[in-house]
Amino acid sequence: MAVSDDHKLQEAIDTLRDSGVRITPQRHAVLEYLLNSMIHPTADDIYKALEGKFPNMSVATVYNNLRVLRQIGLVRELTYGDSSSRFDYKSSEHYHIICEECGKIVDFHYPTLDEVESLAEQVTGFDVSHHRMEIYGKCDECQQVETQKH
Amino acid sequence: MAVSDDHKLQEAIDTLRDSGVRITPQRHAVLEYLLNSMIHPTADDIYKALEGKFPNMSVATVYNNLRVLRQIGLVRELTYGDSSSRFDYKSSEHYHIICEECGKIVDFHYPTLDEVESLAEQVTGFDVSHHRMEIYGKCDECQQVETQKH
DNA sequence: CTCTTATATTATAATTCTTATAATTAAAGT
DNA sequence: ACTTTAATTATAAGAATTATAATATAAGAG
Repeated sequence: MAVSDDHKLQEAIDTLRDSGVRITPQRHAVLEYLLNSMIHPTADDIYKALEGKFPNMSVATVYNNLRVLRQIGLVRELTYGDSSSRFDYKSSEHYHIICEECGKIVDFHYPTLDEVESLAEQVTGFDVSHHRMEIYGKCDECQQVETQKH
Repeated sequence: MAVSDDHKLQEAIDTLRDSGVRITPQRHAVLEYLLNSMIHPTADDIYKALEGKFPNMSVATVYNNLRVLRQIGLVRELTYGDSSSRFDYKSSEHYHIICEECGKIVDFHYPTLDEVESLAEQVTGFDVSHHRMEIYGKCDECQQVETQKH
């Protein structure tokens, strides 16, 4: 693990401790996995990835911990129509672009759309907390596969 | 029903017919309900709303029809973490702002974020098809309830 | 270091949303 | 009115997530 990642993990653990949340080995592992994961895993992904290390861990534990991490603000939950939610460590603000063919999720850095939020506040009278935006399309690989077929 | 809504319904039915989709009473009712609904209903909302008119209708019929309407492009599916999907008749392009307290969804008109899409294409190499954006916050009513408590 | 207590985990069952299956019914063109 | 093909119904199955109750354990107090 890179030093910076190690530092991020320590930072996250401090955040947990400050919130009065206990640092259990399972919770630590879920957090660490999310931090190092580039694939925006589902709860089941995490469960499967950790079952070697924690053979007796329950799926409920994964869900419980993801809920705690989300409530603390360390983790973001991404939901889609068909399948299960995906979870994303909130390292820095970014948006996602998602391949409709293979489901791959790629980070896409773009300035935060603050203007949309403030306009929405004015027009609707809501007290805005945040927004989500996702872009959908076909990734490079899937485009090439498509081309080869013809 | 307003004349314009009636016209929209006729237009939608024509679209169905052109796609070779049969106009059954149940399908007609689901479509009409969505067109007149301002609440972005769930499949179950629609099922409950129509069970007076169609006592023998199956939930599967609602889901089947929603899928068909979505595939044709008449209806948009909105998914969230916890609960069930919501469905929205695609009358005109708009975004949604969602109350995190009571779940209310309000339409929010804003110019389409084409720029984000084209930049995403350049940066990621994706062939972009569309995007979604939602704004979250607390609606006016829920803010007032909050104020009264203190 | 040990004790205590509240919290977390486990195993399991229950729930909820959605889809699959097979038999029956009905839309729409001929 | 007939025929064909798609839609509906009733039911069951499936998958994702949450609830429950018993057990285990993190972390602070003494």
